[in-house]
Amino acid sequence: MERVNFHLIEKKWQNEFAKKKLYNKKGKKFYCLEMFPYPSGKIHMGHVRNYTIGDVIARYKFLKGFNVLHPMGWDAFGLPAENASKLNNLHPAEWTLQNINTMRKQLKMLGLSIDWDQEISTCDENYYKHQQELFIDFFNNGLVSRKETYVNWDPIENTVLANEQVINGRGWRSNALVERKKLSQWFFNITKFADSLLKDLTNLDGWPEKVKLMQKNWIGKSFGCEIDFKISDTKEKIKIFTTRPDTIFGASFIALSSDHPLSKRFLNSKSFDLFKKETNKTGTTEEALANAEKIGFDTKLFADHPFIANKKIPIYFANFVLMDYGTGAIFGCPAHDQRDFEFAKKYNLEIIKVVSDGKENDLKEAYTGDGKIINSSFLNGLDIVKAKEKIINEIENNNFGKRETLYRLKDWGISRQRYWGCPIPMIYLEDGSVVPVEKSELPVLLPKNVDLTSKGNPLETHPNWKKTVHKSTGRKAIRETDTLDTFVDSSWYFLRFCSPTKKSAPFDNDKVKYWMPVDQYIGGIEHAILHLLYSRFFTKSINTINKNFSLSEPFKNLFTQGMVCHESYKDEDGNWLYPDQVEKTPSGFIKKNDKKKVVVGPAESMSKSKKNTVDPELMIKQYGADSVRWFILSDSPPEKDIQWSDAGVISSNKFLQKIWNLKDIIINRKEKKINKTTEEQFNHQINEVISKIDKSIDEFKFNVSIALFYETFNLFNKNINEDLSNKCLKDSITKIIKLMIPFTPHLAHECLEVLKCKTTEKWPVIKNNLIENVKFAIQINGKTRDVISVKKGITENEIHKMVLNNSKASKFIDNKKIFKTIYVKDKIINYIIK
RNA sequence: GGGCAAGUGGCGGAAUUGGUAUACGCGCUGGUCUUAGAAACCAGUGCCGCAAGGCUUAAGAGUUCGAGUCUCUUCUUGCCCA
Repeated sequence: MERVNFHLIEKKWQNEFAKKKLYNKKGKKFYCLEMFPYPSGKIHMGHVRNYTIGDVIARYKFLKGFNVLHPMGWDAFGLPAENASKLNNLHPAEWTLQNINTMRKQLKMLGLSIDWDQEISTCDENYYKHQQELFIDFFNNGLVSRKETYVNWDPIENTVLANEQVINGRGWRSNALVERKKLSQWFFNITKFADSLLKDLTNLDGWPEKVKLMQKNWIGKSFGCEIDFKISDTKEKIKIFTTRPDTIFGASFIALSSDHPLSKRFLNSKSFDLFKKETNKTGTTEEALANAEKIGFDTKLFADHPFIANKKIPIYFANFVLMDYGTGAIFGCPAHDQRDFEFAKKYNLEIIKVVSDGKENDLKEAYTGDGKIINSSFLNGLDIVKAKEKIINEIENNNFGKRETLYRLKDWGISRQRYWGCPIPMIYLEDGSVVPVEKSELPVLLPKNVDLTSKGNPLETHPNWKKTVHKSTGRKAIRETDTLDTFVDSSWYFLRFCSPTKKSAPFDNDKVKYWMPVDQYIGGIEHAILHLLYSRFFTKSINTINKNFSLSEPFKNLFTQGMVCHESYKDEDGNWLYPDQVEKTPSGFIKKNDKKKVVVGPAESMSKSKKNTVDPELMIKQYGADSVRWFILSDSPPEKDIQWSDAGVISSNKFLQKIWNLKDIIINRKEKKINKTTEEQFNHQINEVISKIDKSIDEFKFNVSIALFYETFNLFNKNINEDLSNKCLKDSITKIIKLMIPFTPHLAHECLEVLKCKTTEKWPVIKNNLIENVKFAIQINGKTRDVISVKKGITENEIHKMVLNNSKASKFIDNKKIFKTIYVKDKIINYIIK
């Protein structure tokens, strides 16, 4: 048998793929998009999985007659380029470009059906120019604001850190103690869309429930009300927010954020200063607040309870209240909130039960469950929902406060003190006003000569970049030196792909109208919240400011694939080892070079730090791209994690070789005399398997599709020496190999060429009305006793005769009485006997 | 602590959505070929049993003619939020 030269045919067909695109001018449009990669250096197995899944869908839809857009680009701005630049003395632009070139070459090696003419890169000025334009449009439409907020400040790096860059209170790189610092930052007003971002989730039928739920929780809509508490013996009021106004009769203290305006009164207090410093050490995540020891500062002030005459409750500052949630003030009801409970215990405050937990004894922890309201005057006896309604009405009638909806979602901070990002197109005039750069001046280009070795923001420290003039007035101005969060870059790239070379605007309205929304978006679950939420926000924002744009959601269908995992290996000294440094022996794993024992860890997501990675390019060189694609699709359902295994790729490679051989066996087969029934039966089986494969691709069950290909191969093997015509076998194998195009495009096209197939751009026709035999189960008392093959549509009577005459099941019936018969057409008959 | 998934052979996993449990692959065992190995091919492979047959989808209960699938309880694992 001739061995297939994978590399030869892959090269040959990749040249063809570059010429032929997936456009069917007459077909319905289908926009297939995978999340574009960050050009980190080389592709990894996660990319291979992501882009192979996308390629199967794109090719499948094309073969089914759709007009398919399948583009690729680069999420090319970001911090790693700056870090690499410091290490290698290579400009971020150059480093990025090199990586893009490497990764493009590697992606092409996979035989993806990408239209490379549509390629974009976010660090390209032709891309970020339009992003600056969008920013200015957003600014002019009130979607951008500038606010002072607390940020994680790294005093050594002189920069702001994202929450995930703070590890145990220290900077991830400098290891410096991170400080909370108030900075003026740019924000996208995503909270303006909080309600529509939440509401429209219900229309996203093509999204996984899991992702929708995560977004829903992230937006975190909650109902409640604001209540004014009068500071005793003054006319001042403290506005608090609560989601549990029903527990107001259990209020035993007021807690304020240390940033609350009332704190101004304590500016000269040393003890308050100490308290505030201590508070700043507590993180700002909800988790940190819940777990931190509750500390307070007693103001010695009291507030009047709005519903209990003469009741005065103490006012504290507390470390678990944040200024940027609600009003920065709460009332504490220790009996029914765990944080309040801990606080009350510590400072000996009253704990008044106002929701009955059905028990008499004192609370050991806060009771947050359901129950009837008690100890609450006119609310007594109501359940929580009714009590809320009643108390809010009462509060509004008395002008103590008002009904309020609150979101957990905060505005999106987009300022980064970084070089390698899109410059924010704003300038500061000498009179203190802040205005956008005029559109005719765009793009605001990043300077090429930049010193990345010094501390702080390179654009800030650049000798002259920030000095500019306001075009229309000629006044001196200073540029904004912050750049945009890279999540901005990826929030509209799917629109740019519709018209990637458009010069005059971010996108062509007509092209967007045609291609959008993305019909199938594919990517990792790690982007379930931020990237997808930001992209939805951009779409909604553009929708409100562009009259020619009418789209409320960008991604019609979303698929989130699982991770690629591998065992990890350590030598006896605890050093991580790459998989190719170890070998398997009957007695366990050993190190290749010194034969020493290796400790094997569980299969985990591939990561450079654990060295449990496998290089896709190496695998492609060793086994061919088709084998790698085949394996990564075969072993697990795409939405679940997959464990990479060398044995798996090897066996994929062997199977593809067998398909190659089978085609030759059929071509060279000596003609046999034909048995019509055998041939008909074979045709039915092939037709059935085609229909099953088609269905499994449609349902994203590629591992099932591949199992069906194996089954089909076994079917051919069994029938090759039967009385079938060569034409029948050849037609059948041609159909099956056509079905393989989405999975193994190189091999499939090569085989089809040898088979002289002229319709390689058409999916085989599935005949659904062929008469088929079905396997029919015969049960006695619910237990399957026999399975017989019968014609589809057989009647109960016919079955009954067959059972009594010649089925293995008949002896179980014997001469016992049949009480009842359950008959399900084409499936089962169940005899109930005694 | 709350929410959502999930638990099927030695392993990855199928199961037309309540109707043949263990498809398909890996691994393993035996055989053919080969000087030997590799490759290839053939046969076998959930458990007990010589067989007839019985048992089996984390554990237990329930609904049903019939449960991997539905309901409840318990246990375990994963993810998200805290």
